Amino acid sequence: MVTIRDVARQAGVSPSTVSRALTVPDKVEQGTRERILALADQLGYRPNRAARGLITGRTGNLGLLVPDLANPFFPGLVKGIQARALESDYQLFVVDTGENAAIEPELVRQLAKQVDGLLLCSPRMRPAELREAIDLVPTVLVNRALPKASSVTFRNVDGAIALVAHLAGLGHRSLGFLAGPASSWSGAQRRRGLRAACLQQGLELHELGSVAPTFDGGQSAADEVLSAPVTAVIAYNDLVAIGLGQALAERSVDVPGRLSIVGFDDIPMAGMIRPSLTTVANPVAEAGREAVDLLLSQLNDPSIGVRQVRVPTSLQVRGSTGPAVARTEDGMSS
Amino acid sequence: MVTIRDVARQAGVSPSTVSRALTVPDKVEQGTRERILALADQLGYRPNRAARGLITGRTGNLGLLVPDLANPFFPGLVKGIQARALESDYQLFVVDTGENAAIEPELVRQLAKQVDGLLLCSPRMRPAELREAIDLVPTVLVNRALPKASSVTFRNVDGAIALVAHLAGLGHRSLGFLAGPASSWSGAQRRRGLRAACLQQGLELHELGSVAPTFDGGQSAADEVLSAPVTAVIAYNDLVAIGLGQALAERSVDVPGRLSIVGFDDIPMAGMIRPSLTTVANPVAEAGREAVDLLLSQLNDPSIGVRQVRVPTSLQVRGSTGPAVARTEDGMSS
DNA sequence: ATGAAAGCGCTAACAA
DNA sequence: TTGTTAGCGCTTTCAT
Repeated sequence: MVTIRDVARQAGVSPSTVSRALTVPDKVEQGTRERILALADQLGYRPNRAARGLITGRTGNLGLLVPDLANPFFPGLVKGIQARALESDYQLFVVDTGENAAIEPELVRQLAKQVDGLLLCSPRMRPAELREAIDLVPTVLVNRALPKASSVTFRNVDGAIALVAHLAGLGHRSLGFLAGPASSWSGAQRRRGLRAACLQQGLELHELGSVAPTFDGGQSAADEVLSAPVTAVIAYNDLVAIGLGQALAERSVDVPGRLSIVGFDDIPMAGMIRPSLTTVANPVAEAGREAVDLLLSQLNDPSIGVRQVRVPTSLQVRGSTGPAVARTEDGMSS
Repeated sequence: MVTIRDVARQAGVSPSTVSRALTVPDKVEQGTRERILALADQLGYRPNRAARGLITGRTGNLGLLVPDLANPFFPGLVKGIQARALESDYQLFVVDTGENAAIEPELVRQLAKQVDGLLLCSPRMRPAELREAIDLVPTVLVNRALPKASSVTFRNVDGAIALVAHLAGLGHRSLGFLAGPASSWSGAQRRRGLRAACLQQGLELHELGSVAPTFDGGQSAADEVLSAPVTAVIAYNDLVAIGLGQALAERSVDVPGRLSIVGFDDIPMAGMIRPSLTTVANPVAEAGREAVDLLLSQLNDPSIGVRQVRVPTSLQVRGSTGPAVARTEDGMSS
């Protein structure tokens, strides 16, 4: 292992000068600096970040907590975060909590010591716990908000409104909301939006579920959905929507003829299946980058304070044969 | 921040004793030890791993390189790895290379300094580069093998053989292999297995592609596949298979009537679509755990040496209406 | 069984 | 502009 002293000796300068050449180049004479840098490169010198961190108090690491990487909603988010972090020369600790809210606080505590900042994606823990976590280390919440905490969230309410407007336009008068986990913050947001929109547009909204936010969760709701007096179902997310669609197909229920299904998230699979799924698209990669930017700017200038970024969503209308297709009086189809 | 000195002072002992109580408990008198441990816990003391690493030379971190988290093959693998790493009190740096083979060596070099060991999942870099990477830091390859390097791989050849046997049993006589990227190690393995099996069973094998290992890649191959004299196509992986199936459906091609499609990997989506996909299942989570175990055992006992673990695959036959269904003379269906 | 002292690799005062 | 010194938090000889 080549240390700063090796470089210093060979360059005929003191370790401090090497250190300066690397971290504050302007404080070193050009000639010296160039010599040092060239030598460091040639020797394959890499600063020991742990040692550096010991004295600067900065680790150069960020932590990322995510409920479930196998949930297609998250990889895009993680990729955005990861890419931006790397650009800024931060390494990323990733922890998959396995949707286990109970262990989140402990995992945060473990991570906190080794990172400069934390990104909590869709954390499931309770507000009080979340607050504690945030006080431990600079944190940005993603897909969840909390008073006086920095966050990047999606405009779920707007998305819900757009969805209802779309369904209303297709002639639907009675909608179902197939809810996900009660602890889901975004789920609550979506419900709020749906309620408001239905009220305003004079539509009925029936609450169904709740189910697990998975394909299986959606499948398991088939009977409940079928027995509800609705012509369209808004699922908690795309995975649930797809699971439900699948279960209905197995029962030979005509989708969207008898029942329309729409979702949230616009996971890649939504465009791969047939019929493809109308859904509210969350720009996850963008949100991820945004979150890192926010976190880093807070690290560089702690006086910035709390900031809550809300990323716009967009309605993704798919497939003229897709689930969201018309059930108007005259049988027209979008 | 509470340090080891704080604990020591309050416990009325020296920092060394606290250190010992934490790392080599047997070397501290029981009473003292219990007092120290209780106090440390009460004060919320957490050892600074960077400081510890500075002297022990161990960071307590592992690094994980993965080509693309959005590829459904990988999340399961990462989850398995992550879970096992955490169990053993290792934190995990995750780097998504974005399928960019060119940057892999540099990313490895960056990671190498900060980890005790590295897990390279499906690395795309060339063997020579891979060799260099391995010499930098203890490494376990996953889904790729290299002479004299530890690895955990899937029995792709066996999988390919099982697939061919299955298709032959359904009456197929001429198969197509829709190849993925030429740089893919597992792709080469699969091709090898297919060739051998077809030769042995007296089937024709037509090589098609290659295409990107994605849904789009599969879609783009529709015309080429249709013009080939085959009744079944074995896709590079499930994503390609699904993309192809989708494109054929849009052309109103009867799948599996006119053409059967099968894949590799058994990604979750394979069981979610209709018709569902017959495929070779790779137990990714298990492989991930296996890889971590292997890496850690090598870290703990460097004399162990290279070990190449080969995880068995299993044929996942799906859906009597699925792609892999019979094209026998009498029209029977499995 | 415990403490004192040294030092891991690095940076940040302080001198020069 | 550069070198010297001290010390980040921890572990590990070496004494006791």
